[in-house]
Amino acid sequence: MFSKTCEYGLRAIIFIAQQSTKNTKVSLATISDAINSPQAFTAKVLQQLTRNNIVKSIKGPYGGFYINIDELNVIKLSDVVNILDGNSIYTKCGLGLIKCNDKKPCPLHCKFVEVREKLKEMLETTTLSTMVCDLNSDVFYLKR
Amino acid sequence: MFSKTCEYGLRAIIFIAQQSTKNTKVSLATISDAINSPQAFTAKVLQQLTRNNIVKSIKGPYGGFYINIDELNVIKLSDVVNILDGNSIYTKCGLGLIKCNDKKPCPLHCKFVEVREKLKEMLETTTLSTMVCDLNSDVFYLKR
DNA sequence: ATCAAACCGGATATTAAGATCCGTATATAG
DNA sequence: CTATATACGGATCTTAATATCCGGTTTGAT
Repeated sequence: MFSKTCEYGLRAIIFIAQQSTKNTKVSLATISDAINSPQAFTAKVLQQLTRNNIVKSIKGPYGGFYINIDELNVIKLSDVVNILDGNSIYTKCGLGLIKCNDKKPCPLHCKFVEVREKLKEMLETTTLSTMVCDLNSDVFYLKR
Repeated sequence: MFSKTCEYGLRAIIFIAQQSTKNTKVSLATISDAINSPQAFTAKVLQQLTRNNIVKSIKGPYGGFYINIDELNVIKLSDVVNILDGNSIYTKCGLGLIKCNDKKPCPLHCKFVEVREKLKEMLETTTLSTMVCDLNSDVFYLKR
């Protein structure tokens, strides 16, 4: 469904969001450990997210990644997915046709659009606040 | 969503199904032309589908691929997807966790399952007959 | 001022998906 | 019987995603 880049990105940002509610910055090492992802690769992903102002980063000792608390209920999962995987997941034809659309649909088009829309709606209505709330309940996991 | 292998496989099988309703066998060249896919690669995909008895093949001049008419409303898109992409699309965690499930869910689990299930249901309730019917209406396309 | 902890970014390596090549087997027409 | 049209299958090539490496930069503590 999502690329590895996007999976790591989502896990990372959810973890950072959670820690940010406790006013805690987290280092790359801490993140990749918490979400069980390759460190160097995760660094690349986080760089993309910082360049796009989803997360903030501070260099040097006691630095790390964080998200402004007041942005937690503004940032949606779709923002992250868009940055890391683009919008192809919402637009791509199920059968791989380049120009499949409502005017010139593939035979699967109608039904496939429903699934795409459901996915899109889910990502666009889920904010980091929601995710953090779930995570703090201790019934949810970010690794393994 | 699906691999290229699966996309080509679905397009191919829908085309073969349509032609089979006219009692026409189709050659590899005809198929890859009709669905706009790389010929050699499509051959590999079709081999997988013939080994799994989804399509029948006959070698030699006037040979080609076809599907028994009475199987058209038995074969579901999910059969093709399962053979070519496995079941990961129905089971894989949205955040890429290996052991995400109802007991140990990731924060996205509940919502993601809904999307997965919708996709699964669509594939399992769509038969080749349905696709052929659509295709013959001349409003649907299998290339570009 | 120095050192160490952290992020940054270019370069490279690895892997799997995607795609092609080519010889082989089979079957039909003439 | 021969030539041709077709599918089959092993081997190889290409490309993009995934992953790692390493030197550079920033910043805080002492």
